[in-house]
Amino acid sequence: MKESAENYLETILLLQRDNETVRAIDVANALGYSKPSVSRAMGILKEEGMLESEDSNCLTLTKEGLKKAKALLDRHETITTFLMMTADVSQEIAEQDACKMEHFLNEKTFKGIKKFVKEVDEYNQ
Amino acid sequence: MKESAENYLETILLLQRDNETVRAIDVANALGYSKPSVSRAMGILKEEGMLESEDSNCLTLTKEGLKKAKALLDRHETITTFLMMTADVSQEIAEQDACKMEHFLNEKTFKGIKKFVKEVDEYNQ
DNA sequence: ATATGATGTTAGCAAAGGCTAACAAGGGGA
DNA sequence: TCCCCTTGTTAGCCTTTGCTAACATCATAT
Repeated sequence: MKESAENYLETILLLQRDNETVRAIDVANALGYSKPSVSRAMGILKEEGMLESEDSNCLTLTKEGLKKAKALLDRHETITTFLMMTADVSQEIAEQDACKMEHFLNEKTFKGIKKFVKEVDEYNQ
Repeated sequence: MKESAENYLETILLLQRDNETVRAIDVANALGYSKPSVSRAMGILKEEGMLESEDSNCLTLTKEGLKKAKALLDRHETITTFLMMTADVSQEIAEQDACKMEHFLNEKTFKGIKKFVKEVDEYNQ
């Protein structure tokens, strides 16, 4: 799965949490992209079996899409926390960097980061 | 400067350290790219004032190119060490991830990482 | 009933950055 | 001398992923 597709997927999950319905235009507004860019991306996510839209314009993640999106969001949040902890940067900066890292970081590196964060959290309790 | 251009620059510096001359073909072999890809990239680096080739095929970094390449290598090495320290991954995996991170990581994040590495090193002495 | 605004889609452009095919140029061996 | 190997370059293709222009739909307000 391509990096941009992963970002769209993650955005849909985030929108789904705060709204009962998610439309392409909401994704476009959230990401600051044009409608055609989102329209094409949604088509690709549907082809990949990550997304459905029963009626006309309401986007729903498939089981697989939801699983993937949750994994990405977990990566995003873990990496953000990790960067704030170690590099002592603001959440905003940490999120920007995490948003790139989450797409390519080796699974072993991610697991190591997750363990690191967990241990520091436990130590601080 | 684009990410790929940065990678080419860094590769040239690494080759320059171990060889008295660096040619386009050496860069192609080091990166596993085709000759035309390297040829175009070298043209761009020359346009950007990062690279010169006096005679015919011997590549030399300009003052600015050298400065940039050294900064990238510093990022590369610092991030690699950082990932090995925190995520406890092999040098090979750390390098792969660092090679991507070095191109977009916020300057503040990088400085924070550098400070973190320095402090852990000092503590371990 | 019609016009307007919001939403979605289609067509096609652009930049980045990989690739192959094909050609140019120089150096060394037969 | 001539041919071949290495190296470099040019032309042009492909994918990814953004964009605008333009059109289709539909709902709502007048």
